[in-house]
Amino acid sequence: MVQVRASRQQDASSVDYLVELNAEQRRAVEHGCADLNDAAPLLIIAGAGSGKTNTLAHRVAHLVVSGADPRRIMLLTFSRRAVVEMQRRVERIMTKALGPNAGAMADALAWSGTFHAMGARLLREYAPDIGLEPAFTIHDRQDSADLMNLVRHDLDFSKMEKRFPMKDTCLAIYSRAVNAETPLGEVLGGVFPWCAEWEIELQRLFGAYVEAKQNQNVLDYDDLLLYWAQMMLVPALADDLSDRFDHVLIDEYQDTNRLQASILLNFKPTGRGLTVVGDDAQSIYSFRAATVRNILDFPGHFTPKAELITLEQNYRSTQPILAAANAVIDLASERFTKNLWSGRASSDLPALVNVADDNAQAGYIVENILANREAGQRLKSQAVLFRTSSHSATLEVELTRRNIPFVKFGGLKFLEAAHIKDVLAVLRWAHNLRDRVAGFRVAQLLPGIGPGTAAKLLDGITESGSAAAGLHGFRPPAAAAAHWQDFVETMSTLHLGAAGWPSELDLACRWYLPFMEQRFEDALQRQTDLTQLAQIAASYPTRERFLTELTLDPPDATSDQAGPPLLDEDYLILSTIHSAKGQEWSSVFVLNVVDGCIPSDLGVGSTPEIEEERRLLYVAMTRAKDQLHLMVPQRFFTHGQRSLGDRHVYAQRTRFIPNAMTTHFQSRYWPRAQSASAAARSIRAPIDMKARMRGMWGSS
DNA sequence: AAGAATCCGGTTTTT
DNA sequence: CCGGATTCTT
Repeated sequence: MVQVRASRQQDASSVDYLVELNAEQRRAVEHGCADLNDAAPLLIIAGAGSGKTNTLAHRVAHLVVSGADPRRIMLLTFSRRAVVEMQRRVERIMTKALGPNAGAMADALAWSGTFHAMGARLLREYAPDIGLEPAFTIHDRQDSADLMNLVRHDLDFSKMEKRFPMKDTCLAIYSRAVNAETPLGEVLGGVFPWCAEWEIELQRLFGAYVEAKQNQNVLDYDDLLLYWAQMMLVPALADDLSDRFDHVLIDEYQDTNRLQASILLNFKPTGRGLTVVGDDAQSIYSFRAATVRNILDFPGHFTPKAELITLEQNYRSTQPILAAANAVIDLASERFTKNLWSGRASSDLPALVNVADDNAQAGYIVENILANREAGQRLKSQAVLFRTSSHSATLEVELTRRNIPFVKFGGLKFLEAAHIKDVLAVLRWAHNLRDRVAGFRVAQLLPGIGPGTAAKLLDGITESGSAAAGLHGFRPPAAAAAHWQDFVETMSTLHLGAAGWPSELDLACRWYLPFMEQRFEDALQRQTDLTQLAQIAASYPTRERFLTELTLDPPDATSDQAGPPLLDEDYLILSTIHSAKGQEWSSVFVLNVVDGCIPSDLGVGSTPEIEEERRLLYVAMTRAKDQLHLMVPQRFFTHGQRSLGDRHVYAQRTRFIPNAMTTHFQSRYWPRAQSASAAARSIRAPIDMKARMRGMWGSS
């Protein structure tokens, strides 16, 4: 770190690492490097597979090689995974230019991460300046919803004559208003019309929610952005921060929201040293209030306008795959980027695969994946993508049965399991005894303590001022007496941090274990999860870092055979389309490319929603390098119905691939029949006309 | 006031 | 089918 500046002036002309770039990429990389103090704002529109990550990594590396101080560069990405990938590449490129001490330079790129993670770091640092206590804890979405629920209860909204919106809905409305910087009334009218009648109550609820957060010294995800944005409205703080960073680069800009744009524009109002990268055709996070306007309006915010560079050559996919993807996005009602082109010729068209149902879909995929592996493709270079996490259930069963290892991204997470949340709540409460959500959860772990007693205990702690006194002074009900002493001692030790990190986690687990065994049938399985949590904990230097970074960058993969040891082995990728952003695989299978799944039947209300679903399909298709299989089951089971589980719906191929477009695909039917007549039968016979008629009305 | 039993309703994507 | 809310029992 100390030596960062020393090795700098390696001459930037020996830049052979730039020769592999095409002209546009190179222009993007070299933009502003001639005079580092006066780099005009830059917008890079980077189509799918156009080497976006590579270009951005080269730009960062080139900035540093040209003399920029890596400690004064902020790199904002969309996910933790993207950060890691970016750092890996930057280091590799810099090694070419600077030799072995490039590692230190790459490490000095400390300010890289998601908006939320960088927000959390800045807020801790600037906490004294903005009246925040630095020991704040961060609530994930579940915790936030729980707090919202407590407040909702306190205000007696839970027992209205007419049903008040549920906690998750309340939180979603709140979050929307904050992230879109939109007044409540407008949010209700536009996105949550069925809750519009509750505007007055919601307004009160949110006021109380904010107050509760402040009293408890907790921040939710939105606060990490909101406080940062507010900070940037204070000129002294904005100047201070702006002076600290010469270059700010933002990836996936099409998926940022208004609040994030506000932060940016007040952070770097002149746009000097600002680079944003994105592709409006891949905007798929509007449910999180992301708006494509950010990227479209970016150039006009500055005078002179931001420089615009467009990357249109796709290096990823074969030409036929790209042609099919282009055809899909061509039908979008509104578009700003041009079609991509690829130099990768192939005679192999992407496949539209007709199968009978879910089981056949799984069968086809397993067969093809195994065949690909026989042909030399590693499992890791193949992926199965889907709109909704639950869509892969049948496939997961089949993969397990056939002993094919896989890792799943998206959907339910490790951290959301009850026992993990319990242990984390213990640590979080110890860290911040005012955190009511954590305390409420922990206290109720003790037999004999329910919501009523827990609330009294928490009130006692709040009133007594001293946390330890509140805990010691409390007289537990008889039923909890047996565990009380141990409980108080454990919490006190943890609160004082006497045990040290990470042995504090062991202490928490040891205390928790008996309750877990009592509560859960499968305690043994859950115990391995706790062991894994301990392993993760060991890689963080402090309790605070552990708690913060775990909620901001949760491990996002789940698999049947957990964790780290898997890293060296070969495994198949299962992922939601959303989580697949920015990734690529040699072979890609997309599940349920039918109306009702893509587009999801939930989001077909408005045109913008449908357009987003179209882009979602586009994103899925453009992940493929060599092989693309779009699965079209003729019927699929509707999710978890109350009746006997045989409820299914007859599906149509997605509306995003109309008949005229099928020339871009080869049609396949599976299973392939033994003979021609059998083939005909296997296509026709399963169509149960009567059931189909009944299916038209949604029943079987 | 806790904990078990029962009923009801909603159901995607994620920092 | 699952989680949350309500009701019943102790």
